[in-house]
Amino acid sequence: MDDPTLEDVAARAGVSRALVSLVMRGSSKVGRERRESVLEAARELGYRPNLMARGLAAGQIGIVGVLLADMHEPVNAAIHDGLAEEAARHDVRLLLTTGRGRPAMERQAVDDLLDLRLDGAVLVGPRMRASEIDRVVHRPLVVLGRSLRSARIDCVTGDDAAAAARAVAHLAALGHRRIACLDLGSRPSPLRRAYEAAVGNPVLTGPDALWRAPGPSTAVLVLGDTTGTAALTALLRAGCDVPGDVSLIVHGDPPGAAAAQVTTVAPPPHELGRLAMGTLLERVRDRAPAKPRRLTVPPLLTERATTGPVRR
Amino acid sequence: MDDPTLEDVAARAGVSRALVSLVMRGSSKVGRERRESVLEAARELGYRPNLMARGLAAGQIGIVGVLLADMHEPVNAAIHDGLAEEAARHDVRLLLTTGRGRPAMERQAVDDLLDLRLDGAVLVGPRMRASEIDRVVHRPLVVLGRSLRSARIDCVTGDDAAAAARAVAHLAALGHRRIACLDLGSRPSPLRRAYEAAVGNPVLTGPDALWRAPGPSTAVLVLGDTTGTAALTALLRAGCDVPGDVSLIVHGDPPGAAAAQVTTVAPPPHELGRLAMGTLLERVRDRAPAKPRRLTVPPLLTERATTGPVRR
DNA sequence: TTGAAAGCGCTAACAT
DNA sequence: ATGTTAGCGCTTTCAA
Repeated sequence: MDDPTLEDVAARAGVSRALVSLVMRGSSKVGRERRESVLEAARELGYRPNLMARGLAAGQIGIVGVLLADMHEPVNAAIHDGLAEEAARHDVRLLLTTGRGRPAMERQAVDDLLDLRLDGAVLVGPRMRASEIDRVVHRPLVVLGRSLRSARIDCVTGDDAAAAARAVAHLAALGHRRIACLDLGSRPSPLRRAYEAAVGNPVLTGPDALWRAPGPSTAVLVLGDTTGTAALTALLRAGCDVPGDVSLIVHGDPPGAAAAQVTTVAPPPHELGRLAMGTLLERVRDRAPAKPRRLTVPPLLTERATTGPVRR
Repeated sequence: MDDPTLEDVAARAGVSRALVSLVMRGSSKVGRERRESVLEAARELGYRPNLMARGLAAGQIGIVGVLLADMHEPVNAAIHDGLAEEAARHDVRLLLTTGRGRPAMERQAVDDLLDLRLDGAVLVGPRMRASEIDRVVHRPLVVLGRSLRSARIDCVTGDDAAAAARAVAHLAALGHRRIACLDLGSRPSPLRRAYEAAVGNPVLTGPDALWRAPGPSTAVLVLGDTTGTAALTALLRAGCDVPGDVSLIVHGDPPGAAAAQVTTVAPPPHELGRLAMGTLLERVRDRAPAKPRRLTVPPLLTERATTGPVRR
């Protein structure tokens, strides 16, 4: 409310406001002695610069926004780590909003980021309509986890086809020929189509998909972070020996997967984040409106305890 | 960069800046006709209000900050839902930062929130030193998930003792007398102490704690969201019948728990969030510096498929 | 090196 | 009901 201002600091240190401004931003053209006394005064008053005022005056604020479409998706935490790490390397701060899984709120959240006039934004897994994303013209924007055909927005995604191929190849190398693929998610997705193509037969869906797998299957591929490891629990409960009777690979890499020793395949989320933020910050610095990039990150297969050779 | 400003809209609509300002904030004292033409002009130009400028001029911005100590903690997503829901009811927006589990980054993140001069902030599970939190004087602040002895900061927490008692009572009612309690987390915590008191013997810790449980135990209590359901997997793998041989209750309620049908006990995170945001917004509105509140939310036991009567 | 002055885009009395 | 006038706290020329 009545926080001390630059002017208060200037008064206390007996200098002009401009000088204090220079000191606060670490300028090198201020005498050592004066600098000390300004910093001293600032500390005594508990002064903290007002970022709204600074941003308004300077036109840049050193903060980029991140929209997380859904915080419940565990992979987003790992993606955020990548984003944050790269941002920190460039001394840029992050501010997040979320769409809570609903396109309407998401739109709202993106508007907030834009209205704040942050330096740019990364949209992580946006579900809103492509045309609404494209409407953002004035600020640098990168979309992560979804491939947009846009004239000016960069996209960073995992490589679904490569992931599916990698998983199938891994199982094939272990001797598996009959592979069932399950999607516990609700709607068709590019990912589902990629797996469908790699496996060669239709993906099974719905809550009981696990039990509808054709009898002779010796391996199961499950799509979907959140419920992926639950498939292991279900198999074990049913008395299956994993990987003796059946091998299991989950697409996606939830935190629980490591603890439960589930073999997974997924784009490394940390890398996705770093790449997206790197791209964004490049755009923020040299604001040349180069042609949009479509970057792709190769999948990573983490072999743990749910895959093994097919039983003869 | 060169987004249209209030002035551009005013020029295009042929009115004064003040009138446009009124219209943008939905004032009722503008003629129907003029309002229409202003909105029309704004739409044509793609005008969006600059929140920095608005906040600077108005002294309030309609946004509160949320610090999430660690986004990887799945419960935080649920807490955030509660926060967001209550904020939406009051037409207030949320902006998040995270500490990524490190006190130093956390401190930084809180400073960012403060420097932005948001209307207030909720700290979710902060790990930073109490004295550093207490240093925040000028803005309304609520701490969630940690109990602070502060002269002016509100705290909202779950009731650890009640949760432990509830879990033990539930098992006792099923006939369990020998109950082992495991904490897969690294450090002692108030929660661990609460369970220790309720169970009556020391909590077992470390990665292999599960196998060090005294032989005659018929029930296991596991503390810790992330690894809680992994305990079920481990038991099943070892050939245990759950709940036939041993019953399991996890403290905390990760997303996977429902899918894996694990019985859990925990403070309802959604409620924690709603309560914290409600308290904060009260402080923001009537800025009377009332004495700090210490609010507590009772635990919720969700009975699923891992608890059953003791085998005779 | 330091200071004075003019904004940044908006709100909030105040006048009309 | 509508326009005028000061700021909000800071950065940034431009002089000194």
